[in-house]
Amino acid sequence: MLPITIREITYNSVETTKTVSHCILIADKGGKHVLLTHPNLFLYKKTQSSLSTSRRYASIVSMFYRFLSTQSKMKGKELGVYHHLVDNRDIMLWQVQRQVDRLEGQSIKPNSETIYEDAKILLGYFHWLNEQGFVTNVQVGLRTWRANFKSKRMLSYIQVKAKVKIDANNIRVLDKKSRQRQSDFLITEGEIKLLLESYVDPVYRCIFNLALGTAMRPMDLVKFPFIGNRANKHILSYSEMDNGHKTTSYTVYESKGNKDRKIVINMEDLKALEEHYITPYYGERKKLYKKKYGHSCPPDILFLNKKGEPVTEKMIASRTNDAKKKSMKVDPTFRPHLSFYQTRHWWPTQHIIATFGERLLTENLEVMYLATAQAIQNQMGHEDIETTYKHYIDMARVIMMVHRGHSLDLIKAPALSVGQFITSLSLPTGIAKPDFSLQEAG
DNA sequence: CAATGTTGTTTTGATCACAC
DNA sequence: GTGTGATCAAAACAACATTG
Repeated sequence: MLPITIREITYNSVETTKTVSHCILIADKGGKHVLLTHPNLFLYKKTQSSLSTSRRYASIVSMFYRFLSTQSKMKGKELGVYHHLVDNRDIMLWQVQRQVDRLEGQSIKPNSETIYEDAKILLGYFHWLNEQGFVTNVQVGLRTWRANFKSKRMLSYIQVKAKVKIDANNIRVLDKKSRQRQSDFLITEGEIKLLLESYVDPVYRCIFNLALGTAMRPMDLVKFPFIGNRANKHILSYSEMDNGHKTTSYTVYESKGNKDRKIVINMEDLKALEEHYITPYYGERKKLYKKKYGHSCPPDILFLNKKGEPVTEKMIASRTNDAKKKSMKVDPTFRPHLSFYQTRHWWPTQHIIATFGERLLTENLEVMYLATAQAIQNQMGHEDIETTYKHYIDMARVIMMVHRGHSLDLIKAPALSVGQFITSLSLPTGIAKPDFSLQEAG
């Protein structure tokens, strides 16, 4: 198979005279590096607004080109004409091939859904080529075609193609398995405590707490400053900005989809941040940063890891994954699907509980929606929150019922920081060790 | 016309090889 | 063992379209 590498590049576009960033594909042909012209043009034109998108599209086109290179019809053909020779059938074959590979590997992924989604993106590429006047044999009008992997005929076809022995699992079963997850219910206090204990580096513990308290996404958290600028000039370390107010506002810039929004932060959460991260670690880590990068750490970077490297989204995700595995070892009831992003459900749910208390169980949905939708929308940065909102209401109701005896604690929760809130509850399951407290962080 | 589904885009998460 | 970057996968989100 033809090796293709993906590179991210940043340069000044001649067309717009602006700086653009996107991915490009480079093939390795017998030691020579060959740029894939058409895919790269596509990536330049269509994916310069977000690197994440660029990475995703690049990896799909790359996968497809690698698949093509194994097909007999492309034998001896130049890379530059691949797009010209491809037709809809090749895209179908690619989808089938991925399914075959999956069976062969006895793997649960990629599932049919992903295969289908990826094929749609690929069609987007060919659609663009057609639009630009590059000749291809792909008719995008047929873009709703989807391999019916559940039909008997298709299934037996795929099973014959997968040469390795197949056990009783057919695709239908595999598909089901991949969707098997334990309930997506809100992370419990016990799970939070255990997870926080499992992080090796305390910086992640603090980021997690801040996430619970603010519903910020990882991409926003890593940009949280030591000293803010623009609308966030007032953000300083807690002791410098302590003015008796319970909350402060913070503007999140360039969040998902390049949107800004203004959120509320509880001062107690900032206090916890100072106590558990800034005072004990920040100074020392700043020095490491300076040593490493040759210049001092700018005030808009707050979160640094043990080595003085700025924390990124990826690091948060993989550290949390490690912490989760560790937690599952300690307590087998710790649910495997929990991830850092779960913190985002915490805020709206607690907000609803705090606002309505016992009334949650009697009041009708519309009334509650009107009363809290705006606040949740602002904090979470959603345009249309209705569907999600109902989910949160349900979640809040269940929690309310489970915690009936604790309803008073819950109602006074908004006055508490996340740390105080968690420690104020007695744990239903006894998951966490009783003497653990967030005050010990570090 | 609201509920539900589709499509396109943008994000987070998992895994694995590798360095220390 | 821990941490990391590269790569692949999945989920989330938003705008729009369809259905009942």
